[in-house]
Amino acid sequence: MDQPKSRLRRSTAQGALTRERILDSARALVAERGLAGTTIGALCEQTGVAPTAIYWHFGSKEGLLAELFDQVSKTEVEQMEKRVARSNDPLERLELVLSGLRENLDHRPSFGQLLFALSSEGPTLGFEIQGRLREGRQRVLDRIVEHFQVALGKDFPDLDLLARLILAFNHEAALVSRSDPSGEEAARVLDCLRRALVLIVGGRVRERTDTSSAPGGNSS
Amino acid sequence: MDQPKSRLRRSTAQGALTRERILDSARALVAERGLAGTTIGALCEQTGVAPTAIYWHFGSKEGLLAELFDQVSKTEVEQMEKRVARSNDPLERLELVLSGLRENLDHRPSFGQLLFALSSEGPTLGFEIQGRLREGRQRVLDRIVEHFQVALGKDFPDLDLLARLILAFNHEAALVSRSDPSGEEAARVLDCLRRALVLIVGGRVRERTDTSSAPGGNSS
Amino acid sequence: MDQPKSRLRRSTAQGALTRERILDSARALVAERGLAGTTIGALCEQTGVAPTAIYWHFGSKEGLLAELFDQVSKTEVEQMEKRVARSNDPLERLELVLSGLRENLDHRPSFGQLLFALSSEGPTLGFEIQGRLREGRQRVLDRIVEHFQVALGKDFPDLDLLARLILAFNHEAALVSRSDPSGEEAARVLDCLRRALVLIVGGRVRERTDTSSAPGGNSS
Amino acid sequence: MDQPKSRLRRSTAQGALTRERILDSARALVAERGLAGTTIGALCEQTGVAPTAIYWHFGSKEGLLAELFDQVSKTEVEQMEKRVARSNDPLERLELVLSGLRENLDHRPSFGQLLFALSSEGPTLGFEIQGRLREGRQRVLDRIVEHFQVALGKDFPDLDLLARLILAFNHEAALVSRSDPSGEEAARVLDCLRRALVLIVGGRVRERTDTSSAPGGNSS
DNA sequence: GATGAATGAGCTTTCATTCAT
DNA sequence: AATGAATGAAAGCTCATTCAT
Repeated sequence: MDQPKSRLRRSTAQGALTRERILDSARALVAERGLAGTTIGALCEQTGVAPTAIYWHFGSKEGLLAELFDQVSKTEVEQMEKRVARSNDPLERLELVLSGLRENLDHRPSFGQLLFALSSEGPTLGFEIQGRLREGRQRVLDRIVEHFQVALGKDFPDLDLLARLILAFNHEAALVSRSDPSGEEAARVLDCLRRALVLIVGGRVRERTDTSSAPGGNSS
Repeated sequence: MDQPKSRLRRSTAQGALTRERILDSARALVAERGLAGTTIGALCEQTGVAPTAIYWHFGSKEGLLAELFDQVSKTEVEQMEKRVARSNDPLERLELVLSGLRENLDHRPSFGQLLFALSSEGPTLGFEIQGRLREGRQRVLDRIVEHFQVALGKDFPDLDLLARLILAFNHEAALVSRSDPSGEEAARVLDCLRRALVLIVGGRVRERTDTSSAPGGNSS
Repeated sequence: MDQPKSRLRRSTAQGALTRERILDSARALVAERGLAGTTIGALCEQTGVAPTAIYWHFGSKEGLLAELFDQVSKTEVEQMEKRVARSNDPLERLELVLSGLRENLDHRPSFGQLLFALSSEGPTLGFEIQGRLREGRQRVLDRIVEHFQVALGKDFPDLDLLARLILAFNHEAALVSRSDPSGEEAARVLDCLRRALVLIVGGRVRERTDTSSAPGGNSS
Repeated sequence: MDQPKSRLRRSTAQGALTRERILDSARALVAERGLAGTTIGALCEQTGVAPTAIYWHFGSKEGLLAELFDQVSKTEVEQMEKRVARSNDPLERLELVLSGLRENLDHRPSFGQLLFALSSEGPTLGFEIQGRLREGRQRVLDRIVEHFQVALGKDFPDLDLLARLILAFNHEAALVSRSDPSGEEAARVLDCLRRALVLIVGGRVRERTDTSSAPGGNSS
């Protein structure tokens, strides 16, 4: 059912493959060089297709970027959701989110790098795509907050701050990974994010658990 | 004394003035549109000089950017130094740093915006300028740490984290100000930085002052 | 009788239909935007068929245009013939030709618009089609002269001039209708043609009828 | 005074020369191939300059065309004015206008060819240039009418028709000269214009002069 | 100390066309 | 009878840069 039955399907299957190859190259290039650096020509060199093939599939450079962003942001959210669902413990969930971010960074191009490129160079883009971008970004922020609400309780204070912290450090990691493609510096940045989160959330959790039940609060 | 004696003098004086005008325009443009958006043509439009004038003064676009970065980072560090020297109290100094950052953001183009542009688009630049950039960045990080050391004590934990936090949020503020030039969203971001710092440093300071009671506040 | 017997029949019938749809769209587009403006892509948008369908039917863009010109010029000449046959009176026939031209212009795309597009942009086309074009044009000119000969007598002077006048004003009408698609300006141009013809022919006819008195008006 | 005094002028003088060379090539190309056929690349081939030189001088292809139209329409009106001023006799003036049109056609690209190209392909151009085009065209029409008013009297009937006749035949001449660059066919078209004008104006003048003074009305 | 003129590389995009199915 | 996928050529244009003055 899923595999192509007739000859007719072969060409379309091949087309979908090319499409995917273009998107993959675009993902890598955007992460590496940013939006402006991701030229149609560079894409063609990497994929081996003619410029017009890209236009056949995506209509325009913006169309390609929009598609890329949609695709990536969707899979990103889904993956994070699955990952978080593995545990029910608040602090464990937090760790899962953090290790997810790091893992994401490992098989780059990470979602953070993409988001960073689109956010920083977004203003050079057209009107429509900017709207989509803003939406996507807000969705991501909302999800982060939601996860924390589930993990730490609905009335946990400064959840917006935590979300912003994550976003900012993710962007920072993407930024430094531009000049250090090895990812070492980016890993250090993400480690700082972890420590900052632990410091902030840890303190709060200790305070809250002091009153409600038995605390696991031993000084580091 | 004020009036030029010879034609030669006047032209040099006028030359320095043009130079300054170009740098000023560049600063504004880089903050607003980034490195790629700061085209020689746009610079000429704003300053009213011919493209060749820019090349006479700076040799190349990279030369201009390097000069810009050096100039800005120097004055920035100096200003911050003066500002911090106004007080000797640790927490007051922290507040001074924070209000300095915010003020900096108010009369944009801020140092943060510049640093952001240069950091994120640096990799598209030549080899030499990247080195200078890295150096400059490290210098900034070091200074922040120094300030905190003076303010909070040499063995205050996680000072590197604080510096990274400041840098990351400054970058984030610059990033969001691209798509929201009013600066409102950027202000919100910086406010988050303040809250995060207070949460982290506040907790620590409380811990420390609980045991050591009197802070090291002796007048210089 | 009306329903297709076999699949083969249906597809051929359907094919002819598609062919006609493409030609119709082409006619409208050529009149509106000219030959260069009539892109295969635009044609596909209007008809809903794939580009390759056009190539299947006509081989190339030129093939399509040639076919279009042949089709249109044939029906045009036929229609004009029928129209003129309605009367035997010379001046009435002249009026019939004129009103025919105007009516033609009303349900655009008119023959004149097509002829104009093909004539003005013909030189950009291939060798073969240019010959066909020239032939077709000459045929049209000859027919006009024939009609006038029948209407005004074989030795009526300046018949070539009248034909050229008609052609020129038809082209002019097509030209102005490009920048004024409402057709108002084109109508004004055609009105000028009418007046010019009346002035020229009218004077002559008066002269001639003065001497020969009775016109050759016998019913067929 | 008119020749360059200093070295400084040389480069600008050379620039003006290049500018003129580009305009000349453009004039020829537009007449020969139309607006769309006048590509920047073709212009560069003919003039030997790089594409950017054209952009330096005219800003855009449209800018070049606008300049071309302005330049040509100005010199055209001036020349016609001088030519008509040579005589005071109405019919002689008419002949001067006609011979002027023909001469114009001889050292092509003629004004008529340019006007034709711009009129027929104008709609593909930008908004601003279309307005300028309309103005220029109206100016030409007004001038023709003016000349006729001076030549034939203010209340001579159907002057608008005469102007339209001239315009239409000029366009027609331009049109046919596309597929017959030798200009023979175009000359024939212009000859028709002459005959048509004589027929129309001649008849009227005879009528009018019959009542006022001695006619020169001998049958051709 | 600065201008006018010009260049070359590269960008996004469009068009007619073709191959495989 | 027609589609999906892809191509090559060329278009208009921008950018950083340079040469002559």
